[in-house]
Amino acid sequence: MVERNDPAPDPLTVLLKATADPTRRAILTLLAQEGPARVTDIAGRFDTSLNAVSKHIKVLENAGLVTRRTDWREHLIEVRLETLGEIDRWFAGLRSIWAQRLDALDDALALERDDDDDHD
Amino acid sequence: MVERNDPAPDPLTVLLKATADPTRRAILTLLAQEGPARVTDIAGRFDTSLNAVSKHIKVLENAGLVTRRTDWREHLIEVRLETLGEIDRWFAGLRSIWAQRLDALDDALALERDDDDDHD
DNA sequence: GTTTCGTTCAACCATACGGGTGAATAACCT
DNA sequence: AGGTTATTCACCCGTATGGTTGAACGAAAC
Repeated sequence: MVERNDPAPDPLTVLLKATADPTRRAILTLLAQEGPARVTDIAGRFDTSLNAVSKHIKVLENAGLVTRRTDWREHLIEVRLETLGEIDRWFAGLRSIWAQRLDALDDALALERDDDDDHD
Repeated sequence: MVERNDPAPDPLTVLLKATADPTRRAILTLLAQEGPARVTDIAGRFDTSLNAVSKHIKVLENAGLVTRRTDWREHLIEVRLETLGEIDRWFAGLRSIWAQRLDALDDALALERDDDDDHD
């Protein structure tokens, strides 16, 4: 009874995991530099097998970082950098939470200082 | 000939892998919200074991996302959001590469148009 | 001096991941 | 028809990862 029905990894995790691999990042860079390319052409630029690259591209596709335009057997892979915005947004949220806390701390300190000034 | 002498994982990969786990992101959020905390306190907020949280924190520490101030047995863990800037910078680089390519494309098209105008 | 506390270390387990090889698919080109 | 081309699919393999439990450490408190 394994009961692990977790086929719902949040998109942010999928995205970050996709970018966490050096080869995949290199693929993204290549696509950004040279525009849409076929799977085989991409694979030709790396020392890994075509098969491995195909799998990497599927991961990137699943994360929304690339799209595929299939002109029959030629699959044109295109980068979609907008997707990275999701990560940016998470960072921004985290930083805002952090800033809020610091502001609250500042307020608390200011209040203490006022108190001090008051009855000193 | 696997030639695996040294993993030498680049810092960006370490960083992205560290943020790619939901529990670790939750830990970062918690620290941003409530400030530095002890390992045990952090673990108390999750349904995983203290041990697992300890390991997560080590991963975050190794990535430079948190620092540890050990006051003997109490390890105060503090978030360091500046480290995320490294990821931001990689994104920016990628986007700039992308933009450059589009500019080059634009130029090429403009040149073609000029050519057309010229000898028409 | 024994207990308590906060944390890590050491095994161990199951699953995920990255990579490799070989077969399958499906249209185009002789 | 037979071969080439572009890509995925189906396995197999080694290692990494996240989790668990239990022991160890070392000072502080009793």
